[in-house]
Amino acid sequence: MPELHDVEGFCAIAAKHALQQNIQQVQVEKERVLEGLSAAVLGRKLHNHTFTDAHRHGKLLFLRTGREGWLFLHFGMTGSLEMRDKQDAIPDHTCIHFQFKNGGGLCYLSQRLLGKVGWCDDLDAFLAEAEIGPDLLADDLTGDDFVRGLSEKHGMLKPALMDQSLFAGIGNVLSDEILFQTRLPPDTEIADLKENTLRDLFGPARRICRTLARAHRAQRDIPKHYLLAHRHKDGSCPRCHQKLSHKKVAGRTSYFCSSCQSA
DNA sequence: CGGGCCTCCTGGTAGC
DNA sequence: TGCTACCAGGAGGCCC
Repeated sequence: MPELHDVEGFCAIAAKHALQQNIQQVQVEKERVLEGLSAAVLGRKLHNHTFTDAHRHGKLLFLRTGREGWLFLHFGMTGSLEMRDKQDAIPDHTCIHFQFKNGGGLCYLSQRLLGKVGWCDDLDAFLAEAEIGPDLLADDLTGDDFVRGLSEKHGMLKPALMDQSLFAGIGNVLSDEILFQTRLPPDTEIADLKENTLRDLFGPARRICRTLARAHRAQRDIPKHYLLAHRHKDGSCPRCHQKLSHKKVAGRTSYFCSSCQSA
């Protein structure tokens, strides 16, 4: 689930419900998801503190704690973030439960345990160390940056779009959507594209991310004319209604319309 | 260098 | 019904 737009939704949940709440207890149900610190240390860092800011960068969510640092949450393939009301039970697959003084709580879920939760003192240093590039929706990211980044890569376009060190936030689903809306086949080689074609990806890519991020933030449905709304076996192209094709590209199942997306 | 394949995990589902 | 194989929206490592 968690690509840029999904994490934007989690970020909205955290921003709306979890900020300024006194953290009474941190229950770590699955210590495996912790990276670089123990449950005890995490508990000590957060006990009696509050989250003061929620920030998304690519597929990562950062929750600031006072001036002392940031908790980072990576969701892997199946992670999510849910608020728990006072009277509610802790949901299945909860790995970490941040329990607030008011009785409610914030739950980090990861069914397949492929996500990671950890701590960093400096957000920018952390991103640099992890070699995570600028967020695709960053205000200061330009079309020139985008074209330069992609044209320095070799091979297929799809894995380049998904390369978090280039631009952060695009995963398998978003890359399929971008390719669909720009009518490029999923196995397109970067070398076969003109610079203008690369440039023409920038606007749609950002628009798609922004639209889906807004939808997730507001818990609205995704637009019906998006591939994403039809992206499954048996799904049909929302443009020409032909049955969608799928094949492995760069190791990931890619959905596309063989009629609308042709070289 | 890129691409293919495997791995970390769990669980839902298609097929027998 | 029960079993198995396979697949899933991430990402890193290894080999060719």
